[in-house]
Amino acid sequence: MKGLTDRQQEILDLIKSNLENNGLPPTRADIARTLGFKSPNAAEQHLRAIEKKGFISILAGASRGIILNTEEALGIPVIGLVAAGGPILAQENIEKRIPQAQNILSNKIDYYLRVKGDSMVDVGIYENDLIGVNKKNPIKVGSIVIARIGEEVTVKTLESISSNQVVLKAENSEYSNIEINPEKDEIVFEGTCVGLLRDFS
Amino acid sequence: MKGLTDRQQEILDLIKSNLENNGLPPTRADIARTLGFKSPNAAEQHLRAIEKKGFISILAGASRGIILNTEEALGIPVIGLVAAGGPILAQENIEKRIPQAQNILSNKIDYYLRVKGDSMVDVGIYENDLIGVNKKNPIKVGSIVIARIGEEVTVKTLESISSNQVVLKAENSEYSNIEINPEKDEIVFEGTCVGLLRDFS
DNA sequence: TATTATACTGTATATAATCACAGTAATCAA
DNA sequence: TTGATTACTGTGATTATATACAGTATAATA
Repeated sequence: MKGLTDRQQEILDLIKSNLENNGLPPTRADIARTLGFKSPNAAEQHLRAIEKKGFISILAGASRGIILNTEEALGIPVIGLVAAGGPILAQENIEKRIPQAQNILSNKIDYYLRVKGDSMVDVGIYENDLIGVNKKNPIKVGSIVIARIGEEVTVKTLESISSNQVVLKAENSEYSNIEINPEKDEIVFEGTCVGLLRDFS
Repeated sequence: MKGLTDRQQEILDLIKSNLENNGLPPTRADIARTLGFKSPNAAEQHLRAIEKKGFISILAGASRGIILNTEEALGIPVIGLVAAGGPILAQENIEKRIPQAQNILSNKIDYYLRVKGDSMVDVGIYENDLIGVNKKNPIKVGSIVIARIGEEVTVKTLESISSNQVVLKAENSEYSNIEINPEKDEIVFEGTCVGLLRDFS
């Protein structure tokens, strides 16, 4: 899946905004009108290029037959157990996807992670809760971080961080802190916890 | 907004499923094909009837120009402070709406209620969390209920219930139980808590 | 009893929309 | 300097789609 050109991205954004605001995809003429093309064929050709790069599918013969293949349209992945070794977002870790509803939680969620264990109950994070993870947010002392230590993925509060010591705090008095020397052991911050979903059964 | 007939409901459901599965509204011919009509005009006339009753809007001249006006399409209401007196879902109580993402939480959510106070922290419900409320679920001992006592709306665990005594338990050792005699004081169960959303800032 | 609403078939047509073909022009890589 | 990619204009055929008009039939409502 190659990257889109600026113009193609503009058109993809237009399709998304059309879907969001009007509830249906635009026609070639709609696109041309909005972006100032004098020929609807300009839109047609952009759409074909975007389709070729895999971001949309075009239904032959159907009016407004533009289907998004973007991550947002597919839904946000929910990660259950993380298989040892690979990256968190590897296909085999994806339990399901849930439709992205922007603004359900106010922060950008890259994926949801199902909580195992009770090490964070004192901040109201329980086993089987789904925590919303943002990959880009800056990691700060005091925030709840998703960290990979060796092959284990864990959710803890970042207590302190320096070049030779990282302290992760479990929010449960029955657990003790985890102290890691990043010069000796591998620790990767996968993201920060920015939201939480819980189902009551 | 009058009620739909069975057939009209079927067509509205078809539109919804088309939007969900294909990402775009159906044409008259699509509807006729799916429901076995021999004339697309049957679909047309149903659509007009549904429009008249307010559940959809039809864009003149636009292909697939069917816009949902249903609660789900508008989004699930979020209730902040509940004004004294009126019903919880009164317009003035609606803080905002968040797009319905079915399956984000597995249970049906009629509205979200913003939590005030810390009376439920021991079950991981914190101030400012949004709890998902289902109005129809049966009220059972042990479930977390949304109750209106007089003019006050409260969230508590239902401890016990009989004709002359209802006991509501705060899940915080610093609070004591609330005991009500329904024969003397008014208590209305507005629903049960079936989900929870939390934003970390 | 007439009227209205529901639930269709069947035909027809204007127009909405896709999409192919033929160009122009600029940029970039081989 | 040839070819590929991007980014368009312009035209037009074909088909997809909305939608009007003319019916039939049934059930409920006034």
